[in-house]
Amino acid sequence: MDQPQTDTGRAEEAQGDARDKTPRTERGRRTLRKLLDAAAVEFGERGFHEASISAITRRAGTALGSFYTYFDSKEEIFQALVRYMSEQLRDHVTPLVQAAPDEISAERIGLESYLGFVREHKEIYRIIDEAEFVDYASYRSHYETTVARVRQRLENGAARGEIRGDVSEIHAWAIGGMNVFLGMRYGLWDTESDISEIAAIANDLLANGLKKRD
Amino acid sequence: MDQPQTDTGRAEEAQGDARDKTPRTERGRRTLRKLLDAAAVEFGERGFHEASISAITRRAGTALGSFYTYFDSKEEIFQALVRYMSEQLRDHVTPLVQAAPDEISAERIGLESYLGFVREHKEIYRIIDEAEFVDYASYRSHYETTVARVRQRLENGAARGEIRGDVSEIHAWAIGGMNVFLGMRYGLWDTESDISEIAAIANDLLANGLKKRD
Amino acid sequence: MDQPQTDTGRAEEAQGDARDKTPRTERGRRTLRKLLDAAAVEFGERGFHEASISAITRRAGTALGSFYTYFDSKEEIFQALVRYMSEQLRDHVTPLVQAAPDEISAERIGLESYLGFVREHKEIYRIIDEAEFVDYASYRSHYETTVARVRQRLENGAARGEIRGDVSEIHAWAIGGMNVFLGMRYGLWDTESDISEIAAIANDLLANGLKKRD
Amino acid sequence: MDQPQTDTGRAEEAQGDARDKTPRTERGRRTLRKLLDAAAVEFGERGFHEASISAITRRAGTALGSFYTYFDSKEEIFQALVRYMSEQLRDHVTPLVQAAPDEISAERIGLESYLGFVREHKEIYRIIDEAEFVDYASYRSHYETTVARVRQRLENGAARGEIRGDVSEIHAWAIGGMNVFLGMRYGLWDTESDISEIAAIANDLLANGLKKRD
DNA sequence: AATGAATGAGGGTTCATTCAT
DNA sequence: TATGAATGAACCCTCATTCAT
Repeated sequence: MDQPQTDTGRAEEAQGDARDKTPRTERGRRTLRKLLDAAAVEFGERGFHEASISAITRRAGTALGSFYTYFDSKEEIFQALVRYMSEQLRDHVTPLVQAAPDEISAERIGLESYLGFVREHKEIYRIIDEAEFVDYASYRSHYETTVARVRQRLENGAARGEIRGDVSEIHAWAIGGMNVFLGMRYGLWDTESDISEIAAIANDLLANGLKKRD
Repeated sequence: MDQPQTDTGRAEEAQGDARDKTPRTERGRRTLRKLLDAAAVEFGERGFHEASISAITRRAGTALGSFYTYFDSKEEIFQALVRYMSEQLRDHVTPLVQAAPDEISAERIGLESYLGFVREHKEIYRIIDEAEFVDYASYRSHYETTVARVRQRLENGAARGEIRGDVSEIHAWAIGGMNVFLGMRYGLWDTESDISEIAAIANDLLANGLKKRD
Repeated sequence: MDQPQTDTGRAEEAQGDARDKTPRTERGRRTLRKLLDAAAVEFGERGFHEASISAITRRAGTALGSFYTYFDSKEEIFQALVRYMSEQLRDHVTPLVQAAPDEISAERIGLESYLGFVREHKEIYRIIDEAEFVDYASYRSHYETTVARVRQRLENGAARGEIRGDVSEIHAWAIGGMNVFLGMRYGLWDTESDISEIAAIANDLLANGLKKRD
Repeated sequence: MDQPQTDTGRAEEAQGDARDKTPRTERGRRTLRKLLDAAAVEFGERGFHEASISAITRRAGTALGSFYTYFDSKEEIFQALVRYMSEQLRDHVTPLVQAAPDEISAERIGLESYLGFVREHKEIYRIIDEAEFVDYASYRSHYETTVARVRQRLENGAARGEIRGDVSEIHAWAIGGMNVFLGMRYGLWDTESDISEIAAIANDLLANGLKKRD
């Protein structure tokens, strides 16, 4: 119980059959893409355990066996998907955040674009979250990477004198959690409220919390 | 992060087979208790889907069939457990929080006792979290109740002039998320750091964020 | 390639799920017996790899799942069967052999009863032989035990002065092989020839080969 | 244990798809050879049922599809291999046996060279033996041919007055079985003992058993 | 001839749930 | 109430074989 589910991290380890599953032909690449797309929908709709590989291939329009040309197991495609989606999420948010004039604004923009992304891609939120119980390593890695970015921004802001100087990893995790929970509440559950307003209010809390001391 | 739901009747209660499963004899009550204890360990260690009824009864030292004397399904015992643990968490945190001199302190104490509780009872954290994928109603209810308590404290604080007056549900969710994430990071993952210090730092962020405006 | 298929010996090792599969009720004992009988027929007719567990349970008149109440895998029931049949074979031959007046006669009677047994129970011959490719440990153990008995008889005969004194393990294996091959040729393939005559001829060869030297 | 079958046409030859799979080019011949070599290793190491076509082609360094340019099925290549190996065994033993001064010596030399061959080529022993459960016709043919050679030598010896005159097929099978078992025991399992000595001891048993009667 | 992706029947195995005692 | 055997739907995965290039 020290680190729950550490055993699900086994997927990274040496695989008995380490044949290269990268497609070599154009047709192969198309099939792989179809499988990943279908899996995203299936996992998003039914969750990892309710999802079946045959449903994935049915959606993808391929034979059942073709799945195993590209993946060794349901876990493996799930893992691939988690990592891919983690990247998609960051690719959506990063450029917007980088255009921000200062780090506090960056946090506001980050939260706002995150909320929008969750609303548009509920299946991505769900898949990443379910990784906690399927592929713990990817789950943890996703949040550690996310929080590391927050922390970097905080340190930049401190260095530039925009915010207080004593920011730490604890602040970064606090902010990360805030964002994720607001994503759940106002991205998944309540899809009516005004996203900008929510981001503005939360950011105001943050701005005061991080303001330079006198 | 305290005082989870009271057992206000919720929508999904209706059971197809409504026979009363409350034990009538002392022996029955003992069996039920053994099953719940065993299930907590089994679900905590292996997760809902890896856990099996037969493993639970094996741990409990009862026959497989006895399980169905008290529960209709694996989902049902899991649900019972989630609610029970939600209460346990509340029972641990509530009295400490209520003794706080002001609401900001209450938040600090709440976070600190939550972090401690997670460290002591990782299986409870895990079971409640996994409810997101097994018993969504209980999961949502747990966090809505938790956040409602936070919000109540914020409003009390505002009414008493301890903090700014424009606090809203958004603030409450932001704070709830902060607590949960810090629980994961410093309760589950890193079990070495000083809990008081973490709670103090996070609370300082909050105190500044919620300070009365001039 | 030193000892082919040593890995099939793994069945003896600690099993992850070491629950006791011995039936506790009379009904359970009946089911187990039905499964073993059905498996003997199925393996004997179709061989290990062609045999299917569902065919075994169909023959036994039980549900598919009941198979797994008593065995963990197809290999396991096969192993149980090999050992059981190895015993049956010995139980058939041993009493006859023990009644022989001298060791040379014992060998003749042993061969003759072996040939008869193979004719009556071709499936037993087949299952034991196929163990070479399914459960090597049992296969080897079967023949080592068989040959050990031959050797014991040879040594008894030598001690009593019935045969030459320099008999060794090599003689025992030679005789064992002789018997097995005659079993295949005149037990399995040609089921018309006179068994006593065959045993007499082979025994005469042996008697001369083992005669005391002058 | 020598001179297995010449390729006299046997009953099960008929192939549904009688297209000629003999390679026409030099490149084709090389591929065919690589496949056979790879199959010998794969079948020898893993056995027929554990072996997979894709593992064979992987070992051979060819594409999976290329297999079917030369063979119609897994059974077919196995059959080809059994016959080829049966010939290899014969080619190893025959010249040595033919140089023997008399038939009893021939048997000794045959056994000794057989034991040596098994030690060197365990995979060949295994593949021929497994044919009992994969390609029964080849298996039976192998041993019938082998025993026929033994019988021929016995009759030659009897005609020349080297051994007793009443030798029969039964004697030939007895001797064949003796050789095969000694091959298993001292060729496969125990690879330390002195082969010449074993052959000498077994041959002495035989020589006495077959000695002319007074 | 060679390549490697595609196919899908087939079978082993799990385990929540029911049932007879 | 307790027991433990019985049930069978569900699903993952393998891999021999075919096919398109």
